[in-house]
Amino acid sequence: MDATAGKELTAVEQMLCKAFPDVGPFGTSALEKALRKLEKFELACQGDDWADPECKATNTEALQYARARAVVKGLSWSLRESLQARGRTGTIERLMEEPFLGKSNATKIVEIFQTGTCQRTLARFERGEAPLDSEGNVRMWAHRHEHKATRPMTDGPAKVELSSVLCISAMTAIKLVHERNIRSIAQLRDRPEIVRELHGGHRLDHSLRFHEQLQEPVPAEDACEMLKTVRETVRALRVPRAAGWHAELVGGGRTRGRAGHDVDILLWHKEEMASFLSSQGPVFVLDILLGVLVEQGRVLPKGEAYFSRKCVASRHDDPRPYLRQIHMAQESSKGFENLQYDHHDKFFGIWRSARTGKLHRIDLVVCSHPEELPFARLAWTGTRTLNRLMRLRAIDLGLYLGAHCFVARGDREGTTETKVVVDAQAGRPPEVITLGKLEPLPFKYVQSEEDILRVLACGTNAFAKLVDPTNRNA
DNA sequence: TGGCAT
DNA sequence: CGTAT
DNA sequence: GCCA
Repeated sequence: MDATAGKELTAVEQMLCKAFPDVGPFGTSALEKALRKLEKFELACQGDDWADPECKATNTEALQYARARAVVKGLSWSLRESLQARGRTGTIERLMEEPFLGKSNATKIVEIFQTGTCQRTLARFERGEAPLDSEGNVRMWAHRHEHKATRPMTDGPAKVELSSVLCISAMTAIKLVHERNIRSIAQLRDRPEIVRELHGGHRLDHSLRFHEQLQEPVPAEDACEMLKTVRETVRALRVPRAAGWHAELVGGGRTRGRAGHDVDILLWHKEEMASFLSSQGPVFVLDILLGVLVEQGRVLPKGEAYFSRKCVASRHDDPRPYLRQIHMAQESSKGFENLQYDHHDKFFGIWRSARTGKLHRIDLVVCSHPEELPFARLAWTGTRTLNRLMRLRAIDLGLYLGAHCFVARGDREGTTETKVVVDAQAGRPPEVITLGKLEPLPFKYVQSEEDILRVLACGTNAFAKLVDPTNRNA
């Protein structure tokens, strides 16, 4: 008996009740790939929200494709069998009963499943043409009403290719295509004066030079070696209770059980924060770790390759900076971009395999406070789409869910109080916590990813399939 | 009809 | 300026 | 484009 019994589930709830295995049992991988391509074309042509500081509009088309792909991954029935038994129309109707699929998406899914492509979108994108909307009109421009329509939907393949280069954002790729007539990485490599104009310096030169290597999947042997080396190195550092540091795979390495083109590693400690105070001010475990890894030749130094480190210097003055940030974001529309990142210390850089000498992207995240571990794990395990769904669910419950904690939004009509059902399982009295505006949910109620999922399910186990990270490939 | 993750 | 799930 |  769950708390939502009797009520219709929202689309987000229906999604979170599903399991999203990497490879499903119903032969949908080609369909999933096509939906992913469509999402990438939309992101490359329109720009992702964060790629454009001027505009915080949602790329709704990309969002539609991401959700459609997640629904397909989570399907508990066979499209092929349904098409045989009920035909095209019957299958479209059945798809429309799934969350987030209306007529447009359901029809598109069936077309792609049957023909391998979609004539009005994917086939046109792949030819470099602008797609057609559901009425058959050419979608020549990204529709962002609040700004001039300066982004043509043409040249998708060129934009996808150029923006796949580390240090080249979607916006830069769009400019390269339309202002400099660059249509491929090969063409960009032939124009050093244009590369120089991009102001990416040696980092861009390096990522252009090693682009192919950086795109290759990281072999399992190397991913294991990266994790092992990071773990052993951090445990040997001269920092407080060094032996208590842990390193684990997050990201695709955790949801798929194998690395993609990068390896994401989360570092955490049961008692220690990500930094400690010395007489000279805060010292970051990540900095000391990077110093050793660079010296050992495993991590490429910042003078040589892409190297991005973000540490929260104010942690010891303001232990919970995100509370202030959430407050700022609520009060003014500015300060919003500060929310796009969490406040765990992190490193985005390049690893050199000791075995093969090949280069691979690596992300290191150091959990900032011990009790935030389940939130850091959940967020950095993802996927991106699942994070968005879980955070949408949190919004429905009046909560903010980030990579640190739950915080009551307190922005509902009438009251600033938020009631959180932390436990409502059979045979027990339900446990309800009342929070004031911007008050975090105490960590004692959320000590694991399972606890977070239970809070999202109003104290029930309705979302328990997602406890297993291999079911999180939404 | 506003909102779409942080 | 570009970067993450 | 889909949902509440």
